[in-house]
Parts: sequence; C-alpha cells; structure tokens
Amino acid sequence: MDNKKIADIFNAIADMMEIEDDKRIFEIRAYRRAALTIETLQEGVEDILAKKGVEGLMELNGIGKTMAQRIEEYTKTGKMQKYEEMRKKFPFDIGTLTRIQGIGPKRAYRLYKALGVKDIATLKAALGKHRIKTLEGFGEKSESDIAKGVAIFEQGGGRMLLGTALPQAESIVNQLKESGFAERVEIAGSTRRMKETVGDLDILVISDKPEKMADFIAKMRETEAVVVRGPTKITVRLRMGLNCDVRIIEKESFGAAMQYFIGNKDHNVKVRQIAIKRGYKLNEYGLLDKKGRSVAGEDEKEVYAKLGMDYMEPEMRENRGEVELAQRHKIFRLVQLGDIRGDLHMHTTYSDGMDTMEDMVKEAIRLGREYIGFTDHSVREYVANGMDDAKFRIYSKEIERLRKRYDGQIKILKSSETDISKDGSLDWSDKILDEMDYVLASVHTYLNMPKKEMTDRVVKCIESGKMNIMGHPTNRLINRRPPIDLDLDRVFEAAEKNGVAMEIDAFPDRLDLSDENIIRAKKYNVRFSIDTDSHRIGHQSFMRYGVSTAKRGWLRKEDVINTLSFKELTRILK
DNA sequence: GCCGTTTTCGGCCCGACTGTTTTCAGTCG
Repeated sequence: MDNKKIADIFNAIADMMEIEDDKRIFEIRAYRRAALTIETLQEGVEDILAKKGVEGLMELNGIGKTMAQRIEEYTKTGKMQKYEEMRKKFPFDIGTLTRIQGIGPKRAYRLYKALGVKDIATLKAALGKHRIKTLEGFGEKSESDIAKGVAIFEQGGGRMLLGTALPQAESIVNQLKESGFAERVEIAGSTRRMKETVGDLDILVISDKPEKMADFIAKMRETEAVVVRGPTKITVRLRMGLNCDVRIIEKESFGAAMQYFIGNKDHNVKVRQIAIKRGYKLNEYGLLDKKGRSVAGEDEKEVYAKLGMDYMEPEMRENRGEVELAQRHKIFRLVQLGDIRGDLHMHTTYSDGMDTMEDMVKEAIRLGREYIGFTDHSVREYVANGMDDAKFRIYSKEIERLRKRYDGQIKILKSSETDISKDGSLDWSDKILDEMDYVLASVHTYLNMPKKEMTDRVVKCIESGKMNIMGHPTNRLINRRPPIDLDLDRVFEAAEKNGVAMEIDAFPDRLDLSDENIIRAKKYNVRFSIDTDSHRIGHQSFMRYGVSTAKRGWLRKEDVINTLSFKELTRILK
C-alpha cells in the first residue's frame, strides 16, 4: 500500500513550500489536508485507482484533480515530479526533522543552511557540539528543547493504545476532581472520541483557582516534567510517555471548549464554517455574534442547537458525514454500553485463558450480563493450548454443570473459537460442531496468504453454513501486526447472504473490525457481535472499547446481535 | 490546491505559548 508514503511526500511538499513562500498558506494547507486524507484511508490508493481511476480519488475529501494526478503518477512510476524538483532545493530529510518537537519547516531549513543538518544523525552531531544555541533566533532553551525532542522521537513517540491511555486519563481526572481546585473535569480530544490510538491526553477543567490547579498538575505523581505553562493551559509530560494538555476554562465557556477540543480538526473546521455562514464566530470561548456577544457557550448542546444542528456523541465527530446529518436533524441513537446483554467470545483455563470457567461466570454475573458464550480454542491452535475431542467432552460437561449451578442468574452458551483451516474448512468434526450453540470461527494461521486465496478461504467457510460469527475478521494487532489481506467487500457480501455476524473484538490491541471497516460492512446488511475476547476476568470490562468502536462505525442497537434477549439470540443463532 | 444552498471565482478556522525579540516569528494543536 502506497498510502503512507504518499502522505509523507505530500507533507514534505507542504513543509518545503512553507520554507519557500509561506504566503501560499492555502496551497500548503491543501497538501496537508490531502496527506491526512490519504494517511487515514483504509483502502489502498492503488485499489481505488484500479476500480474507479483518477475520478475515484477525486471523490475523496481534499483530493482534487492535481492531487489525484500526483497520486496516480506515484503509483505508476514510484516518483512524484513536483516532489523531486523541490527536493533539489531542499536536499535534507525534512519529513523526519519536522517530526521532532520544536522543529518546524523554517527551523529545519535554518539548521540545514547554517550547520548542514540533514537528518537525525547530523542533528545529534550538531547538538553534541552545542552549535545550535549559537545560531541567531535560537538560544540555550531552544537547543535543550530540541535535544529533548530527539530523545522522545527516538524512544518511539508513537501513539498509544486507547486501552492504555484512557485508564490513565481517568485516573488523572479523578485526582483533579479530588484536588479541591476543580469544579468540573472532562476528558476531551481523541481519547474522548475513543479513537483506537491516542497521541496525547486533553483534559478540560473549570477552576476558580487556576494557579493552584496548575501547581497540582505539575506535582502529580504521573508528571515527569512541565512542558509549557501559561494562565489557561498547562502541558505536562507524563511518565507513561504521553503529553497531557490541561486547559482551564471559565464556566460560561465550558460547552464551547468541549465542542472545540472534542471534535477532530475537520469536524471543527466544518462547524466553524457553519457558524460563519450564520453570522457568528465560533471559538473555544463561545459562539459569538457580530458584536462579539456570546449567544451560547456554557452548554455544548446549546452551541450545536444555535447552529441549527443536532447534538451528536463524541465518537461521531470525525467529519464522516455527521455534520451534514446533524444539520438535517437526522442524528440517530447509537448503540450504548447498557444495550449489551451478553458476551460471546471468552477463553478459560480449558485453552489459553488465565481464569477458570466458574470465575469467568461469576464476573459476568457481577457485570450484569444476561448470557455469555465460552469459546475456548480448537485443537489446531496448539500455541493457545487448543482442545482435542476428549478435552471438549470435559469442557462441555463443565459448561453443563455451571448452567445448573447458576440457573436463574445467567445463561451459558457452548461454543469454540474454531480455526478456519488453510483450505477454508473448520477445525472440528461436524459431530462436535453440532453440539455447540453457535460457532465462532477465526483465522489464526497462514496469515500471509495472498489476497485472492485468503478471501476464497474465508468466503468458503462463511458459505459452509456452519459458522455464526467471524472472530476478529482482519486479525490485525494495532501497532504490531498488519491485517490479513482480505477483499472485505466479498467477505461482507458472503456474510450478508449467509447470516454470519462480523465480530467487533473489543480487546484494546485488536478493535477488529475497526471503525472504518464497520462503516464499510454496514453498506451490506451485515450484523455485528461486540465481544471482549477475554482471557481473564478483568478483560470482560473491555466491552466499552468495543461499543465505542461500534459507535465510531455508526452502529445502532439493532445492528448488534448481543443486544438481543437470550430467546431472540438463540433463535437467530439457529 | 480545493471547493460550491453567498458557486467556477474568491474564499479558505482560530488561538496559545515560547524564545528571542523589542513587536513578533515559529511551532503546536
């Protein structure tokens, strides 16, 4: 897939144009916007070109004729003329240098001109000799900031899993609430939108003691260092490796600030454009009329309402059509955590789980589940201690024992996470499959099969009529393993025809299907199952990540099979 | 360079903080 590379090139072009002539700001922005679109695209640009040509690319947000042609040029020749020409004028690794905190295009260029800095290695050499602080416009502080930026860059500096970042954010929120200096504390930013990975934490606070609040934040046990500190904003570097921005907001502006700091950039740009069309100005302090008087600000819903829009949940605010929907007053209710009645994917000590079946049952009862399904691995999954036929008998007996023991408290379904073999068959005999209440089937082996073969394998299994749920359909691991190469449209089409549900695996490093792929699957009449894939009792509370991913994919309650009553569920599983 | 319920030209979101300046450029979100 060329997407990442093309996005990097567009960003580099924008950087170089900014050095050359920063008055062409709108052209520069156009390149950055195109880069963002391409980078977050789930489909390869070469696939779009193959299917719909340059026109297909031009349907994308921020991609016009020129950008589309440049993308096509790159996919055909491996080069982009515009970029190659500009590189002659700026022959240094601007893309990498500008990823260092504290270095933008202008400073990168000056470092290159004055000190011959071309990449990280030459930058480190210049730092070692303390040459940077001697340059005009730089000083002692700039040099040490850049040194810190390099250190952060080298230890990864990447985005963190939501499942790691959110608990940290919640812990900080609780501490701020208990500090006595805050009247209200809310998480904002991508964490609030429940994006699968998070680049930093954003927290909004109402406080009438901003100085004391900032002192408190600077001294929290999680804080490693203060990055910036002003009267309304403090940024700290957390020990866990994320930056945390805390903004101190007036009560009468809190809703406007929420609106401003929750939506992604594109969502906010659109909402502000709507404000302008209606004769207002929208910023983090409020919705202001021509005379600068605030017409809304304290309440977020009020801000949207004054703009003629429905309120929408944070998970929707990604500029994927929700703005237009809200203007037409067509925002609908998304599936909620409270709608979930059961969990259909969990492991126990019968395969690779860490807790016993009975402990898992007790935890599920504690969480208020009406039903659960056990899905220990089939024999081929030997690395996960998969069960053979004999072990399945014992597993089966234990499920029956627990059904009686916890009768009236919870319903227990018998299943197995069954391997989809290389040839598309299932890793159990039909006799054993018949004993199960439903079959969850997943790909775990031969992950590198070419697209056509992999798709044939999965589609054959779906069409066998023997499976009910496809477990973690793309088998990606966020930041660690790419998805298997599937033609998802063919998979979803087969799933629709055969009544097979697609799983939304809620495990924080899976979130599979992803939000984007859910949107794609929804074009077909596919249903979904949001499951935790728990391997110990604590994992059962991962459900919230799955539900938020479903919300990000715009799912309603009726799209999700485990919102059904036990009776309805067992009926459709048959 | 993109884009369209103020349309094919003329707009394009807005502000905070820092360092090194002496009124602001650069960076970041």
